[in-house]
Amino acid sequence: MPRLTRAFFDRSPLEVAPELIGCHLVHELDGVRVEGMIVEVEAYLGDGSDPASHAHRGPTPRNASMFGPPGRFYVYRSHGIHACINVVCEAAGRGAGVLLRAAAPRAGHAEMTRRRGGRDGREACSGPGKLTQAFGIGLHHDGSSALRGPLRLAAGPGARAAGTLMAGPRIGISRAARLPYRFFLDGCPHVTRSPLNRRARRVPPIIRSR
DNA sequence: GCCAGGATCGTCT
DNA sequence: GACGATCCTGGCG
Repeated sequence: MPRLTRAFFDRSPLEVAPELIGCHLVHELDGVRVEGMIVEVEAYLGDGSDPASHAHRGPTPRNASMFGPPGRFYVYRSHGIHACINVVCEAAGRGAGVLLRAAAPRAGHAEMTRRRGGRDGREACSGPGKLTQAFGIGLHHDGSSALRGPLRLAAGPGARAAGTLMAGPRIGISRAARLPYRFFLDGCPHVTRSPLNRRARRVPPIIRSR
């Protein structure tokens, strides 16, 4: 089970993303705590090497947080309607991150359902826009720390304990669309339902030595 | 300046 | 499976 320090995020998003599966996202707002286990993420590479990334063409006012220090949130507006949330990875200036796509509710179900207009269960936060809505995340969280504060990431059971980790193509992008940079738990009802799920492969456990 | 299009969602057929 | 909502970003002239 990983410790979520700044050093944890100061690595390639391809290392960070699979380890974020099984971690928790927490938001305490107005005395109400909502918490969920992350079940689906997407990695976006830095250094201009990923044409699907918002940071691909370098820093702009919108994506400035992506080029900040690791372990902070990058929140942006999608399609004029939704907010989506990333965690910045690698050293400042790299422009790498991990998009949080879906979570399984663990606490504050009633508050999530209320924010989601009555939708609950698998519809609570099974998509990046749904997740930010259920958690009460807005553009004002852009640039805030993911390590501490009312909105933060916390250790959880980890991907291996939570289920079978899969890797497949990212959703909703047109460039670099075949790269298997999306990670999710196999068969989890809270994961985005997409035909692309069929093209995902099991991620073998990594044997670590020291 | 202008305008095409987007890391989406919900509804309708 | 298709499409409209909705609005901001950034590429281009």
